[in-house]
Amino acid sequence: MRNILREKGYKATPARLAILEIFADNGSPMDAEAIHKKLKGKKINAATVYRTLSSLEKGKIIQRVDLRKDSAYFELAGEHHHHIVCTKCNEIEDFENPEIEKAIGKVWKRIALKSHKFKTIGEHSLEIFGLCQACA
Amino acid sequence: MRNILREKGYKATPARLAILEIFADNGSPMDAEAIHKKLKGKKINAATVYRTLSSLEKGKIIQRVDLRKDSAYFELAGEHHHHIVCTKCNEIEDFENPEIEKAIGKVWKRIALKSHKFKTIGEHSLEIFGLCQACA
DNA sequence: TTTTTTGCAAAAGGTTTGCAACACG
DNA sequence: CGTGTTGCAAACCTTTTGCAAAAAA
Repeated sequence: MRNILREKGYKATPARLAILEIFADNGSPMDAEAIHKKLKGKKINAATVYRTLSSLEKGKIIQRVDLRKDSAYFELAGEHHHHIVCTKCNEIEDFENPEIEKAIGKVWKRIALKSHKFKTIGEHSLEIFGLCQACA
Repeated sequence: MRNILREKGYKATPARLAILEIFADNGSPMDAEAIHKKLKGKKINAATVYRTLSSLEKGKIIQRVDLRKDSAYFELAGEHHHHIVCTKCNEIEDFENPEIEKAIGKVWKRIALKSHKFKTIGEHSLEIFGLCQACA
């Protein structure tokens, strides 16, 4: 944990360690509020949470995900997978599917070449929206 | 235009017609601010823009898209396609690719069945992030 | 000690809401 | 005319920022 931070040149502070720990424990994406709640008892300021998320994102330790929500959600970076999101409550489930990845990988270059506006293309995100057991 | 609104039980007001017109003219997704700017001269209040977007979304005339932005972006509903988004500026390009659709369609049911948390799954969204000519 | 990082409070977006006036059907 | 819609202003929510105090390396 400390190493991850040190490698990127970040100081290993209690706030950062605690937030990284929360990400490691909790599989699905979280927003600042959710993280702040899980930090209760550790009296860490909300501004610190936002600043930490911002730093960790810049350092590519966490990444932002797109969930049609009004706040920004993050998850640990690296693991490539996608999400099923409940459009009613906040339930999120991860999924991965090699066939889809393969298909995207296959047409990758073609999409880039075909584009008149874009020069380089990088990561992609895929979300499926639905209703969870409780909300259906 | 009027028909679309009437069909869904909405009154055809100048604000709604103007906003729908903007969506029809403009291919790529827009947020409330962009729309409000394009309405300049028609003195339509920002609150009305937000309320209209919200109504039209509920009526499935427009749909929200996920672009890792801090404001909510919308586009006309129905046309199924995806987006390439510049991570620096706000440039957005639409793209569609039958192969990817086919791959997603193929594993659709499997994903739904495999999920323990979800009951029904619906639309999906796919975004590719990159840098446009100007920002690269 | 030097440089980051944090807390606090204030401010800055983006979006929503109450209410009275207004307009579509 | 009645109900849905708008304008306006205030409120709200999420996120950012300035600055001085605190802590990591």
